[in-house]
Amino acid sequence: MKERIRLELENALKKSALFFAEIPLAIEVPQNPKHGDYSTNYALLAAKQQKKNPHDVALIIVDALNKHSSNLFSKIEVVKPGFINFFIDDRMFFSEIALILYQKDGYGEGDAFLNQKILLEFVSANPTGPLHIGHGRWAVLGDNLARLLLSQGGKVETEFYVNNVGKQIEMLMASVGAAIEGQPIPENGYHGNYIKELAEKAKEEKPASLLDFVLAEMIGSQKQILSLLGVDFNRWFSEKDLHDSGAVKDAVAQLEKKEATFKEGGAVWFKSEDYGDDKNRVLIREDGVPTYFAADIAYHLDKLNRGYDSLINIWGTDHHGYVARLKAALQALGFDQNKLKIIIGQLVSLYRGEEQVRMSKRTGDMITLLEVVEEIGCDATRFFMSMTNEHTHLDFDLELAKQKSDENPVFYVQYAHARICSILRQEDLRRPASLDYAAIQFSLLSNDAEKNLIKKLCAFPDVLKEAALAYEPHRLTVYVREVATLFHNFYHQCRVISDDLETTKARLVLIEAARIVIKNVLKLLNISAPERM
RNA sequence: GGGCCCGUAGCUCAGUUGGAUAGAGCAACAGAUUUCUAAUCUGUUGGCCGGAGGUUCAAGUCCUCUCGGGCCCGCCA
Repeated sequence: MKERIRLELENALKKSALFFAEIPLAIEVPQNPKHGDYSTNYALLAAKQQKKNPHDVALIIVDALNKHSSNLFSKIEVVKPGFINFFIDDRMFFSEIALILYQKDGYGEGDAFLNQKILLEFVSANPTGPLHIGHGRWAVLGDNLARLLLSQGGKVETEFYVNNVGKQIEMLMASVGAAIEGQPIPENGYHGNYIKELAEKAKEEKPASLLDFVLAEMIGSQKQILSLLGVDFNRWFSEKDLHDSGAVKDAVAQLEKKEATFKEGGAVWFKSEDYGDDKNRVLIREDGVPTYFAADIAYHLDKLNRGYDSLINIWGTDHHGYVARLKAALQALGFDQNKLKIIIGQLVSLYRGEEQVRMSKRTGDMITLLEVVEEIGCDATRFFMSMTNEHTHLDFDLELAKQKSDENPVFYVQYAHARICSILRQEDLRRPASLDYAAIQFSLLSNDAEKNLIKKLCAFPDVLKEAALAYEPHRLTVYVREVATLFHNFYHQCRVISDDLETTKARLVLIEAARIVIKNVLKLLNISAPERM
């Protein structure tokens, strides 16, 4: 809808010589419905640049719009400082509702990322302990984002980078080894119960390679938990492979070739300071072993060589200091760092009532992601994790989520869907699928509850596109709650099935449209849309 | 000491990329069902948007300072 307004507006601006490419042409949905269905502040911005009176500029624009107007608007007005408010002709909304029923599952899709090859890497937790709730948050974010970009025509792949090499793996093996021998676990080792369980299992199965066995177990359980959360990766990428294939050494060699390295204290360093980092970083340690950083450069080189248009990484806040050095390395190697977008996800603080639950991997008494999902369910966990943006620390109260599960917002949305399905079941003969949309008297949908719902539904493609461009899936959650609210409101004010056949038909079409939109959003969030509750 | 993120109702969070009168859920209180699902709806109470300056037609949103909270600053990953 915004796009249609933008086109008309652009056309009018060009005709009145007021089109300036450098001024953003923003179409917004005003908070106050009195300010129209949509509005723009363009005249205010243009007036400033042209040093003219904004109100006058707005009048000129509106005049041009009226001269060349299609049937999109029922009214256009200029207000106070210089806003232009658009009132959309009801028929435009009605045809959009018909479009929803026509496009069904595909309604809302756009082309903001058409044919872009995108690699999304997220979670990538060390295989040294169970996943915690923070991982769950980032997993849900990444998974939602993948589907969101897909809905905009992107060719998206998801990947989990497995850090199966390094000192933390040695420590893991030392811990399991000690547990098998019945020895105390090393002080710096991993002390969780899962170590003992792994040791028991290893004793029973007597694997040929303990290392392979332990890693397979750890990674397997991570996969299982993520799958329970509805998150399945396209690829699990092994760090070890990069070492084995020589890709890590090759990456270092490439940096050396660019003269971006130096030797000091027996180690090979990357001159990251020259590329905007605040320190130089070690690539090859004194003992000749490459650092994690070196491997990560190789990993990102590998990604880039696979031909993606853009790489998106979701990292925990504890890795934020790592962004500068990785971008520095890619820059030194001549890659455009803008291809790499790193989203930093903040942590989740878990509470049980007043008491905060720590999430250390090293202690035995932590709450794992698995426990949270088992306690409150996949749908509720996903919904909670999808409600907020990733910049904020999230305080998540398990007791509350569990106790109040009946009043959980996810049920509110699902209930709206189930309610619609229930009505539709009663009216099999007059199901929207068998209706002739052209014959529907949409003008019968004339009260505020109906109009508000219609307008909200029609905003879906815009919401979806904007959420994708901002990489903010949580906007969908905010939106679908609004749809559910407006539907429930409509339900109480308007009876769908009545003796008035024409009104019944029109309302059936409306609720079917609402059902489709709710279902499409829930699908993007990978949350179930039950037909009965 | 330096860096990143955050601070909005009693609690948990939105806030359309700088727009018009700051929103929702929960909690509290008062109501609504002979009617398609009451897991619902309506209303009331609740705000110096941490604080102070600044930028401009316009600031919760941008800049500076400041207070408070989280995370990070390894030849660990």
